[in-house]
Amino acid sequence: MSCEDHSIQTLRESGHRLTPQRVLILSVLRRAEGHMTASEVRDHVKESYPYVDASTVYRTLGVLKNLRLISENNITGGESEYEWLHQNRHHHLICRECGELTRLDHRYLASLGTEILEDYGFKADIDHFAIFGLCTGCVSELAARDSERILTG
Amino acid sequence: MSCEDHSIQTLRESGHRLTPQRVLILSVLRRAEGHMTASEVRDHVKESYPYVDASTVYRTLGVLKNLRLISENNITGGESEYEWLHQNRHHHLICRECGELTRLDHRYLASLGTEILEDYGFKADIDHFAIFGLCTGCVSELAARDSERILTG
DNA sequence: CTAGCTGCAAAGCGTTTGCACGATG
DNA sequence: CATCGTGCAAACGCTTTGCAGCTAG
Repeated sequence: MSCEDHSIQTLRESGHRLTPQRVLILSVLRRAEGHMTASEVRDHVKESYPYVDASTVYRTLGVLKNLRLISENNITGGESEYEWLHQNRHHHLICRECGELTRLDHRYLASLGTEILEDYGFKADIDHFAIFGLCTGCVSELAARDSERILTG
Repeated sequence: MSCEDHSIQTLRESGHRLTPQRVLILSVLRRAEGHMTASEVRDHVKESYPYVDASTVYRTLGVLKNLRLISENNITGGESEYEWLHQNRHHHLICRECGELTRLDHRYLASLGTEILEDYGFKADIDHFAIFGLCTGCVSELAARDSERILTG
């Protein structure tokens, strides 16, 4: 059974109907590597199905999110980003200075979920974390800028 | 030196001016336990300073965030939430079913930051994580609902 | 003094909602 | 054929921006 079949089955079993729009949105997200915003999803779907409405995209993304077939995260405060939940989960390190995005293997967070479950009985969704910070380049750049400021100021 | 003094000093040193609005917004966030939305901040500030504008609040929150005196997170996709960055850091477990909020001690994530720094040279901001999932109550409730569905359906 | 900050008002933008039509199972 | 999903359009709500006047340093 392919991943796509799995999603379709999940959709069906949960009592949702299978519409062309939903299938397309599913496959767009599946083929995508990494995140997509709602409008990006919409643009891709439009290529093969020109009359999809933004509201349909949002409604579908909501359904898929509730079924935990995709993840949503809103890191910028602007557009939310959606991503297919793969088998080989991973997370992201995002540099808040230059925006560089580094993939972080799931093993860094694997134990966290079980610890929290044991101690709090809380079943954490460790599907896709976005961890902010400073990348190597920006750390040294900022350090250089600071020492310059002290010398000249 | 009190925490408040520290913030004011940081503000000054970074070349920002000290206006009554900024001082008030700072102290509101400092006294608050936990998160506040921008409009909540505004309401509190208005009590002692009735003519603050929302735009001023947003601009100030932006400044404080850049100086890393407060954290911003947008978990709902709706209003962003802002929080004073304490010394004793902590994180939150948020139930995606009932919204229950549990405080998670920083030690669960303390090692993560150093691991990432060692392996990637990435200086992660492990200031305030929001971890979603299901609380104990909702886990069992959902399990009950599922078995019912299988029996009746 | 003068760069930076504020209030005001209006626009911006992602997202949601009401409704009638259409499609799915 | 009953229900659920869709497109359309309009509304919504948080946030941002342009601008003229004010103020901290």
